[in-house]
Amino acid sequence: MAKPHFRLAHDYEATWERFNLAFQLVETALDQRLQRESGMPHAYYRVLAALAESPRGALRMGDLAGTLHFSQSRVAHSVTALERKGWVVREQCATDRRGQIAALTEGGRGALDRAAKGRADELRRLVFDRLSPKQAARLGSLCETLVSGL
Amino acid sequence: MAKPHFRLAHDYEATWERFNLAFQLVETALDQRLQRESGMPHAYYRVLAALAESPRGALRMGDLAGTLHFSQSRVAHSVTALERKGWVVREQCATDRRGQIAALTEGGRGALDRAAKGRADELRRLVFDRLSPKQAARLGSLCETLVSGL
DNA sequence: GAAGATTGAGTGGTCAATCTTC
DNA sequence: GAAGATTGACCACTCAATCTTC
Repeated sequence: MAKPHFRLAHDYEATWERFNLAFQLVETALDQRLQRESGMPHAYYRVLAALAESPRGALRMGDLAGTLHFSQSRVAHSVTALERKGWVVREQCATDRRGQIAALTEGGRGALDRAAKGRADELRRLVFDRLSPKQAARLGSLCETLVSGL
Repeated sequence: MAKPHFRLAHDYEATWERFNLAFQLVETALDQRLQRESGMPHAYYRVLAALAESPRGALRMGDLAGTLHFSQSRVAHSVTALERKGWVVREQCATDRRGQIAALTEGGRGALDRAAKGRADELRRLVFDRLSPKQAARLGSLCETLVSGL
């Protein structure tokens, strides 16, 4: 006789609940701090950071979407907003006329640098100061398991 | 000489990145499935579930906010939307005339029950089928550590 | 026709201001 | 004045439709 499986086991439910809450607490704190100090949500910080970490400080829209796991339209909207702030510019792709490239500006690099400390502070305060290095590693490895195979 | 601490250690950055991604993947899947099958986002499912788990199928706005860790205004907006769907009704609180109570309707209970299976399926598929019971427990305990002390 | 990207409408959320009752 | 709750403006994201180039 198979179990009904309409609901999750109670402790699994609690586990997901905690996961949800933990993420939400940190993400909310990051959003508030970055919004207050730098006028950007955490998602936009990640866009700037992704560009900064790429060789030319520039990425094609699709690649940006891929590395951040954003939808194409989300990237398009984000870049539009960041362009309005003067932190990013769109450029034509040389090899494919369909392609658009988002490039970090000087101002964008500055904004990213100014935002970085507050973000790191929050992450330490809410996550990595509360976990031993071993626990942090374990958390990373568990999430890696969940993510691997996308 | 103290370390600069403007950025996070590289492996901590990667850990948070994975945590973020893992959560986002699951939450997106839950949202899509619930939206498609039941016309509600996962956040609204949680509201209905919180009401259903309470003694009378009803909670004061503030308590609802507390258990879900939502802001007051988020609760107000959510309940308005759920009321429009006919899944919840507002009632006056008897003991405090400032108080408002959100009460689950019959229709709301039905919607919750119909949504529950798809949600449980997704959570199993993306989380609990990919983790051993021991791993799931470890994840829960790590998140508990992050959450405790709010 | 498929791939890269944008657009606009609709929705869920935040924040600050407000209203009422304690 | 503080607490409970709502409101409205604004913002980020989703989804479906569209446009252009491969």
